[in-house]
This record gives sequence, C-alpha cells and structure tokens, in this order.
Amino acid sequence: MERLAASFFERSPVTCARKIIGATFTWGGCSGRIVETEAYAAVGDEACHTFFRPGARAFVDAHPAGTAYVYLNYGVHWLFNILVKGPEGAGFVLFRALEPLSGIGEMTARRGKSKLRELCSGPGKLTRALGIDGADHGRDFLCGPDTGIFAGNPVEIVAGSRIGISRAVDFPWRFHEAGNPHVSR
DNA sequence: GATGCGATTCAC
DNA sequence: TGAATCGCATCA
Repeated sequence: MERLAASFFERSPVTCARKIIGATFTWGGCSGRIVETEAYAAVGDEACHTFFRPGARAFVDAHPAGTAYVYLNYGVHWLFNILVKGPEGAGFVLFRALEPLSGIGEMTARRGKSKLRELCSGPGKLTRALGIDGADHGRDFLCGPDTGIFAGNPVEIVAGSRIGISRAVDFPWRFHEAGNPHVSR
C-alpha cells in the first residue's frame, strides 16, 4: 500500500475528509479502514475550535499538515483530528469511525467490548480502542515504523450534516462509506 | 479563582 | 434521559 505523505493534507479540509475514506490508519500495532470522517475549516466555520479558541489557532500556525490534534471533550473522550494546511486554507479532519483490521485483541481489551462493530464506531470509541490520548497531541501521525495512513481503493461515499455540533449545522461535511456497518450511529 | 460549555458514550 | 468530568475561555 502507498503511504500518504504530508502533501495529501495540503488541500482543503473537505477534500481531505472525503478522499481519506477507504484509507487504512495504522497505529501502535492496530489498524483499521477509515469509514467515517468530518471536516472542520479554520476560517468561516463556527463549529471549528479555531473559531472560539485562540489556542487552536496557534496550533494551526505552529504545526505542519499531518500533525495530530487530539483533545478531550465532555471531560471524558479523546477525539482525534489531523491538521490540514495548504493554499486552499487550513482546518481539521476528524476521524469518526474505523473498520477494525488488525490488532483486534488489543482493541477489544482496551474497549471492554467483543463485538467488532462496537470497537471503533464513534470518535471517542476509536481513540480508546487504539490507545490514543492527550500524550499524542501534536504528534506526527504520517511517518513512523508503526504509524501511518495508507491509500485504499476508491469507495462509494455519502455526504451529510456533521454530528453533535450546535453551530454551522447545515454544512454537509460529514462523509462515510456507503453501506459500511462500522460507522457511528 | 469561579463558572460555563462542549466535534460523546453508556447505563439507568 | 442524564451523568460523567476535564481543558480552555471568559469574567470577576
């Protein structure tokens, strides 16, 4: 499989979020197909952290495309994004669901669930399954012996409204693979 | 310093 | 349907 380089993330967040569906995410001995994502734009998107958090804007300025943006929400769940940055603008791609491929044993142990469909079918679930937390904030997730994102075959993609947000609700910036049972509810 | 809120999940 | 529970921003 072909490893995605930083240049893949030097496009608009929406383009990246759509095109990364079907790719394989590898991390710490576990891997999964990316089946659901959302795009957040650093400018003009009221749902993006950069809109109301100076710290998020500073993060965008300080890091290159492909850097992990990990944060805790509701004081409970870590959410995993990849920084997108290029001539068309900056933003984030939120990973919302994976189809587990390898490291299933580790994932089931960390999740405390045995059903494949319950391991990574949500943004908080997949970070728990993969063992991603605040320590990984600011990391480079594209390069590494045990880390990377690898291109997959083209798949049929469905676009819809983003989930769980209160602003810019109508942006059709959530993408998922048509018919895949591993997407979030 | 205190308060309010959020890109969620799971149990009651 | 509500509780869990933390970081950040805002205000005093």
